[in-house]
Formats: sequence, C-alpha cells, structure tokens
Amino acid sequence: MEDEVDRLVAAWRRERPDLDVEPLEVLSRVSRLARHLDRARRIAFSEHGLEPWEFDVLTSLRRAGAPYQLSPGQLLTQTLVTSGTMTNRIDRLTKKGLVERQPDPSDRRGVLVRLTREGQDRADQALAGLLAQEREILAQLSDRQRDDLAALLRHLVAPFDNMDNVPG
Amino acid sequence: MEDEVDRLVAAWRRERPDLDVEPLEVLSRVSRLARHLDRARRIAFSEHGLEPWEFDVLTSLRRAGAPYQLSPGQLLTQTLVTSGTMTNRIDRLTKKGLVERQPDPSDRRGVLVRLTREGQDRADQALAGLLAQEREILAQLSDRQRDDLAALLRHLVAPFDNMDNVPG
DNA sequence: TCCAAGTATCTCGACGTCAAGATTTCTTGG
DNA sequence: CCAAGAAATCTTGACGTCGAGATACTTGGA
Repeated sequence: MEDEVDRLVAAWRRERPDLDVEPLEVLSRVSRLARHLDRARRIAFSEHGLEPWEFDVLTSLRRAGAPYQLSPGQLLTQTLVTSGTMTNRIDRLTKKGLVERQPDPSDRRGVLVRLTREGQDRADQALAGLLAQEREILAQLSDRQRDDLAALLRHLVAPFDNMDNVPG
Repeated sequence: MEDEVDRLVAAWRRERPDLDVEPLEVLSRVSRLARHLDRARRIAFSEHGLEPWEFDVLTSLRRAGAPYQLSPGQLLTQTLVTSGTMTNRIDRLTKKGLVERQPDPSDRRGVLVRLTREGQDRADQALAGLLAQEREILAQLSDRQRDDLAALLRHLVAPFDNMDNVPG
C-alpha cells in the first residue's frame, strides 16, 4: 500500500531529479510514524485520565522498582526534558495525588519523588492499555517481520543512545 | 549493540514479569529514533540558518513546483499544524524575507504564500545538507537492509496515512 | 576550619502551539 | 437577487516548554 512518503519522494524526484532522495524512504517514515504513534498514545492514555508526559514520569518511577522513587535529576535524564519543565511536572502530578515529594535523607539539597499507590495503579493500567494498542498496530506484520524490524531499528538507534546526550 | 530500549524492556520484565512487553521492541525504538533525528536535524538546519519548522514550510512550497506557491490551508494539511500556528509561521517567514503573501486573484478571502528566491535557495541548501546527514546515519545498514526497513515501515505507516487525519 | 567550585532544585520571563471564536468573502437554493 | 450557510484566514488567551539565573547545600583542598 502507498503512503505519504511515497508521494513525498515522488514530488522531490519531479522537482529535483538531480538529487538522490533515497534516505527519505527510511527516515521520513520513522518521523511520520512517530508522529502518528504520539497521537494514538494520547488517545489511549486519555482513557485512563493521563497525558503522555504524565505516563512518562509515572512509568519511569514504576520501572525503578520499589520503593518507586527517584530524584528530579534522575527523572530529567530519563525523560529528556529540562529542569524547569520537570519541576512543573512534579508540581502538577503532586496536585493530582499521583506522586509526592520527600526530602532526601542523605542530601539536604535533594528531593525524592515517590509514586503514590494511586499513581502506581494508573501507570500500570495505562501501560496495559498502551501495549494492547501497540499490538493492534503491529498486527500488520508477522512475528518474523517484527523481529527483523526491531533488529534493524536497533542498528540505527544504538549509535545515538551510546553517545551521552543529556539536557540541562 | 545494546540500546536504551533493551534496558527499558529489561526493566519492565523485571518489574512486570506478567506482561508481554514485546511491542515496545519495535515501537519504542521508532519513537526514540525519531527524537534523535529531530535533534540531529535541528543541528543540520542551523548551519543554514533555519529551524525545523521553517524547513517544513519552505520545502512544502518547494515541492509544489513553480511558481512555488500554496494557500495557508494547503500548508496546514501538509505540515499538520493548526491555523493559528500557520499564521504565525507565515508572519515570521515573511519578516525573514523567505516567503511573501499575495492576494489570491480568484478568491478574495484567500491568500497565496510564495517562496522568494532567497527562500528557495535556503530550502535547496538545507535539503542537500539533510540528505548528507541522513546518508551517514544510514551507513550502518547495507543497501538490502535499507530497502527492507523502508518496506517494513511502510506497512506500519500506510494504515495511518490512508485514514484522513487533518487538524483544525 | 574555611573557602571555592561543584551539584541539585527551583524561579522566572520569553516563546511557540493549540483551540475556539471573529471576520470577511464565496456559494447556493429558493 | 437575497439570505443562510460554508469556507479561508486571522485573532486571542491559556498553557507547557525551554534556558538562564537564583538559591541552598555539599565536597575537597589549602
């Protein structure tokens, strides 16, 4: 089946026949698919009363394991946002009762953000919903194709991931 | 080579051994790779004095072919932003001298946004830079792997693309 | 002990986006 | 030919993010 990138590439070949636009066949599809996935996730999460950014923070804490707490700084590196943004997010999640701030007993500058019971339940429910949705999207592919795709994508992502990229 | 998604999946398997998190192997990689690509593009474009959103608008006009003009409404559907955002973008691009607004001769409600000579040159230069960068990223893969990857991604994107998704 | 440099978090102002509504112009049925 | 609705664009206010700087605490060396 044809997609938007096929049309995009055809347009460039018409307007700039001198250029080799083949890289777009892969990387433009990655970007567009990511955009579609963002939208789909937003819808899936809203069924559990969560925004995507809330899911990111809550699941980072959830994955940390009991007692489900991390410093704001650790959350920064996991979610790739800046410190001002994280302060704001923690404020709002606190107001919703999904996390709570506690003083770090070993460093008086520090704070520990801890998942509440409610926060943990919401994160778990939203994750289950997300996985169900993603399984539907992936139903387009055979098991073998899924594995191949994951492996190919790993080749492209790994150089970035092992390159140390942390915002302020 | 290992990547962040391997670590993510391992963490979930430890914390939620009851769940099948395999879909993340594909779709989380797509999202993360897209994020890395956004950053890389931002850097590549800045060498030509452009922001990513400026590139999006300028290249939409460029692909339209001579005389390189589209209505704001057509630009909306191509770039997937809302009308208020597009008005703002056209304002800023006009101030930079990269596009100009002209009255639509056949509809007095309408406006046509046209690429200036300068705008066209910038778009062409930035596209060449982008393609060079993307070729480097894809050097991780063989020609065969690239083709396979593009085909697999098309399977996943096509259902979304042929689903009519247009914002306000 | 004391100070300088480093670290952790928060505060604040600027900016871009969105969503809803306002305005102007076109279209169409009666 | 007109009135009502549709269409195209712009305006406005709220919101989340960023980035730089402020504040408070810690650490290591003199």
